[in-house]
Amino acid sequence: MPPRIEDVAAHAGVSTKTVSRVLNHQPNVRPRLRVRIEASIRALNYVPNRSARSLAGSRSNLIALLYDNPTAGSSYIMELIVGILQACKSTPYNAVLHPFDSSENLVAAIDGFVAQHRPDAMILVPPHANNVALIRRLDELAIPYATLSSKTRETRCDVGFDERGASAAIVDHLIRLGHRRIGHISGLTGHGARAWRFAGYRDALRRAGIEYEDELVVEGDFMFASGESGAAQLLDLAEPPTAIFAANDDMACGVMREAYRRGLPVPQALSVCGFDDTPASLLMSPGLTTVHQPCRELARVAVEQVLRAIGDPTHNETTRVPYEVRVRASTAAPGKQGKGFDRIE
Amino acid sequence: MPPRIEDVAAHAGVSTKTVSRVLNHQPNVRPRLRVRIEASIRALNYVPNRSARSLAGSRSNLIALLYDNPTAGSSYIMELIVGILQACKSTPYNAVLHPFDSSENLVAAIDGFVAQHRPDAMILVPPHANNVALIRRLDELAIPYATLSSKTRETRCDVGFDERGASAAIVDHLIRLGHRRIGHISGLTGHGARAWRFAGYRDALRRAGIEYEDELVVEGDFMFASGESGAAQLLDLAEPPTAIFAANDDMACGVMREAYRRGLPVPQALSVCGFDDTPASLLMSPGLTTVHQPCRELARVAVEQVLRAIGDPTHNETTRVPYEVRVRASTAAPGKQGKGFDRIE
DNA sequence: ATGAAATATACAAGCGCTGTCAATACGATT
DNA sequence: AATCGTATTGACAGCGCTTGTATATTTCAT
Repeated sequence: MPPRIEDVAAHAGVSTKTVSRVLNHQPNVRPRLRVRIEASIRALNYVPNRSARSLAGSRSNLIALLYDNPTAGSSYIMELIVGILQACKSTPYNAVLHPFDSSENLVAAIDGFVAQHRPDAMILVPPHANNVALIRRLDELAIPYATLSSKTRETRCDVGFDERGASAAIVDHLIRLGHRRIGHISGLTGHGARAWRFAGYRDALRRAGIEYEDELVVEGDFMFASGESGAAQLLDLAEPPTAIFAANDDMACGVMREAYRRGLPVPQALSVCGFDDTPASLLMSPGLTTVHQPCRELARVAVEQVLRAIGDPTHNETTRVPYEVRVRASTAAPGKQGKGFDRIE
Repeated sequence: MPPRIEDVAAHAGVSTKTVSRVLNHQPNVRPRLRVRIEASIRALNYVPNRSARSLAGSRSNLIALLYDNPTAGSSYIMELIVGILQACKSTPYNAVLHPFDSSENLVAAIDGFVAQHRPDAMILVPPHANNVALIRRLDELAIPYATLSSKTRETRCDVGFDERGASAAIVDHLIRLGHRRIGHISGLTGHGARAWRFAGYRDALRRAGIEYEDELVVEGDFMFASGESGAAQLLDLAEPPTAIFAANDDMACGVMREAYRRGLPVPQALSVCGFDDTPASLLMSPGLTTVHQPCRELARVAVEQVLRAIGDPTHNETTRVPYEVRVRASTAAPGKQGKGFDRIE
């Protein structure tokens, strides 16, 4: 049986309450006593029991992560999870993961989840970060939360990065290389990312004095297959683009596949860039030029924000973390049209 | 305030004890009453409070997942997590994730973790699944566990798949295509996967009557970079291989990068295959031939096994789930040596 | 009807901790 | 040295649930 707080109290010759004060970093314990009790804690290798703690106290020391059940191996969520777990390590908090099937009624499900776990705070990932009804409910329940890259104004704490600026920056990169006809494959409707990244694309064109053309933009859904078909559509144009900017890396990989299928060497015949800097972007050949989405940093800041919000219920802040354009080998100046290679799959 | 068991009892007009019996699926409740109480539970949207439950009862309804803190975006762990969470959904159990830094003293840390969470069972992922000291400690603590792809005999429940057979199968595939000189880049020492996959490679060669050559095998560490350097080493051989089997997909991607750098088209000039079927293997161009490691299925079975072990402490079983060779476009018959394309990065 | 078994209730205790509030110690003032 | 005010410590109840004992009620077979 692991030691209980009572054992520590006996060992140190004090009351359990005093030990509890030390454990919870509460004031009114004389420094020398505190040190002595801390020594007893270490001596007995004592760790408080979470269940007892959260039952007795009003808090659970749990931060819930709400996300959409990922069908594919979504490295985005993975990175967030890793980041959140890491950030929690230096706090008394623990993370509890809650994947929601999009099919569920979120607002109803959330009540059950809260009754069961009593999380002290929540972190919401898109698309749930955009769910206004959900956010309202959390406000009602007085549960602090932070959203990640939310597109709604209803949210209290949001952490994200300047997706529009990042998008413009990577399109700028293409323009500086000399591209004038740049295709875009957009993201899934409903995500803020879709609109922001598209807006950034237009910003960059406008700044460069390049006229926007509707035919150069096709709808995608963030999945590989939509990158393939989108690229096919763009490359079939009478005057095809010399570069394609896909709104995420998976679709950019789809573009590369379509180029490969057609025997168009990347980047000689077609420059390709993505967005997110998923692990795959590094594994591709050529390496994919993309925007590094700082997932772990986002997670870290999100934890920091909800911690602050737990302490101060009025806390309300929008945080932006820095992004970075990662130029790799999938983009180059246009017109270096090589001889290509055999059409193969 | 969420409803308590008392509220449910009042609503159904029974005692709390009876409600408790229903919640815990205990006998001695007449079917009709049980139905009525279940109706009340739904009506009030009642969910028992985990903390109270685990404090009062002897169990926590928690299954802990112990894994190594992934540095890169390890899709393996991600898939396991998703699988475990999914499997838990249909049970009263919840998963708690515990990434260990390999630097920590596992056996000491585990005591603290157990004191804190009181998990009812654990699932161990390599390399921790191979940690005999850890396994012994769990046996002492009488905590049921299942290991994933463990290489030690000390473990009680292990779930994995026939890695040696799978490895042989994919090398067979290369041999059937006509390859005779097949390179291998091995995995990281310490993982069972390294030895099994290497053994499978040798099995396939032996069965085909191809003599094993030391120079065709180079050490890798499961990382992209070691795939690149391993491929470089193999391709610099006086008589280079016509196909390379890397012990995992990341390294296979490294091989493709090196081939790309040298202007060797895959699969025309070099066939490449990997192992694991990570998301990236599908995104590559050409798509990577690989062995599908059934992560979610492994996770599902692991949960099933620990659940059984919770019920029966003597439970002791080794389970194997089926794998599948996924032939994609990175492998072809040798000698179709195309003209290649320009040496580019 | 009658008794035995199966069901249900009431009540108390307790899981390990924290909150409240009362008790004590301390230090500074007179 | 007595007094007061504050800083520190402790006693005890109770968080929401499960478990156990003792008792009451129902059901079914005879």
